[in-house]
Amino acid sequence: MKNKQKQIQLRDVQDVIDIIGGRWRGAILASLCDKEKRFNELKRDLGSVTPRTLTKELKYLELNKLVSREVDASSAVSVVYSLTKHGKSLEPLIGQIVVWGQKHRKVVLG
Amino acid sequence: MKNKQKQIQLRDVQDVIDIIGGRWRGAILASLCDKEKRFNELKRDLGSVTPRTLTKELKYLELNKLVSREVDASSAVSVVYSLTKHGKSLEPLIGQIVVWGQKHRKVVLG
DNA sequence: TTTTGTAGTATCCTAAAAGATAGTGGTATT
DNA sequence: AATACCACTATCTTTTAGGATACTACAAAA
Repeated sequence: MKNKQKQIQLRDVQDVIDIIGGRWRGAILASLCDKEKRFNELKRDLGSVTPRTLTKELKYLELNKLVSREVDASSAVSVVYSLTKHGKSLEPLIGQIVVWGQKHRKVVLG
Repeated sequence: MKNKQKQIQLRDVQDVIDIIGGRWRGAILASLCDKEKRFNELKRDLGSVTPRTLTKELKYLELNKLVSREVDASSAVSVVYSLTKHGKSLEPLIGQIVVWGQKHRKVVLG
């Protein structure tokens, strides 16, 4: 049965990469590791992301319970995004990604 | 300067996800963590990948020095793919991805 | 009261990723 | 000699991600 076990692991890898993969999701999560942020704050952090994409990605991450969206009704139109407990469980993984990335630079295609 | 440091980290995350991201690259690397494999062996491992895609992804990983391709000229048309030293440095990261993936299942969209 | 900021939507469009399918040139098997 | 396996390549098509741009509704600041 250890061959079956391997198949399961491959699916795990694919699933996780589905979640944190894509142009922005990893960076969004990494940015929120730092602290909770508001929509435009994230937007500035990420640099070139469009609002359309950011909205979409945040919704995806919300759906996957990695990010929570809270409206602060008290004082203004203010929305705060933060990592859920589930999202925070990704922190060490993202930390390791950063460490690896700092050691091994990407090769760009000619 | 710690804000600049944050930007760099975000770029690292994006770069690493570029490398291991995509539908197949993570799984290919995970499969090769196990042991070196041949083309069709990988193909069977990954299940539904097409040869066109597998070829492309392997070439990308080769270009990034994560995977090496060796032709065994001695006995037959036999090609062996394996992790380079650089590729092996990803093993702990992939291991952590597997662990996280086994704990936290992906939510699929309706 | 005009301007600025916040938190998005809506529409359109393009480029890249990847599936489907067929074919190729060699080797090994029976 | 025929069949099957290996390691691909070629072509076509679909799907998806994500950029560009413009717009909205609301609130606070100047």
